[in-house]
Amino acid sequence: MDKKSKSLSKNQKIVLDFIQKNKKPVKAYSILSNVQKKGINAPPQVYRALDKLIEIGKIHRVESQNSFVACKISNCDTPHKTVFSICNTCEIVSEINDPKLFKNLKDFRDKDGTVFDGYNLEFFGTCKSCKNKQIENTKH
Amino acid sequence: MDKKSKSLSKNQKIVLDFIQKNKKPVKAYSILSNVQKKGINAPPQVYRALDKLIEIGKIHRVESQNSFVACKISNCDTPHKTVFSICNTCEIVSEINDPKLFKNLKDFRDKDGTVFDGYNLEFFGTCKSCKNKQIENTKH
DNA sequence: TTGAGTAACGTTATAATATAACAAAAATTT
DNA sequence: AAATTTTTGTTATATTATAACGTTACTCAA
Repeated sequence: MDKKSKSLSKNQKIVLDFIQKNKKPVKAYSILSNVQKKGINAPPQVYRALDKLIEIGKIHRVESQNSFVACKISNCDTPHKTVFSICNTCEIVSEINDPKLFKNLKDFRDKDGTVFDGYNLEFFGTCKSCKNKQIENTKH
Repeated sequence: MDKKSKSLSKNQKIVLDFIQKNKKPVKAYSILSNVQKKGINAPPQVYRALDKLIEIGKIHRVESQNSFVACKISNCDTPHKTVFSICNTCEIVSEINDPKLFKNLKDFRDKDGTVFDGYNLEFFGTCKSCKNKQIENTKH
């Protein structure tokens, strides 16, 4: 039985469930305040669950936001290999699933020939929806 | 006169100088305690200088470490377009300067065709030196 | 099926990272 | 030299994350 199919613990389920319900990434203390009614009382309980969920690839950490988002790539068994696009305006985060880019990243070697176990790539820009709003505003 | 050639303020110089002296990335509060003798007393003074130095591309933020490192790429005028390799063992960070990879990242469009202003890419692995030490240890 | 080992839990306290808000001084622009 | 912008200094506080401890629950091999 591998890590993926091992069932989650109570707190892990509660935390994952809350993260999956949200379209946007959520912050640790926002998770905490939203799951207190389920019996999670203190930060370490949240952070432990987050660590585990990251380890097994169910969620990812958005480094530039200190936030956490559910993995959108089905059958994700590759934690620590993540690509996101992040809107500078609304802060919405999308997980990018681009085989060509993945290949480039997987095959990358540094000058020493070092092979890397993982990577995190975050693209920053303005999402389509925010760009359209900006254009609306210039009209008036 | 563009941003780059504009001269730095007193606190900005002090902070940049300290960061440049260090091979490894440094943390904000480590900067603070090391520059207190130069008259910088409180966190906001450090964080303001950091913000400015990042804005003009003199330093970069290593997101996964909450740390700051001097830009190693000469004539860097592209803040927010960064690629690092990070050793999981010794935490040393190297800025990667790989034209082919830069081109891939610069040319990347998402499904919407959105163009990105910037990116941050962090590769994780074991650096040559740490790998050698591990091999040493297996021998005994 | 039991007991040794591991993983998860709950709790308190505290560490580490970062910003808000305000007034004053310095530099820059017009 | 007045107006504007940038930088400074300061206090307080917000936000993010972990240490440390004892307890409970699960797992799996003897």
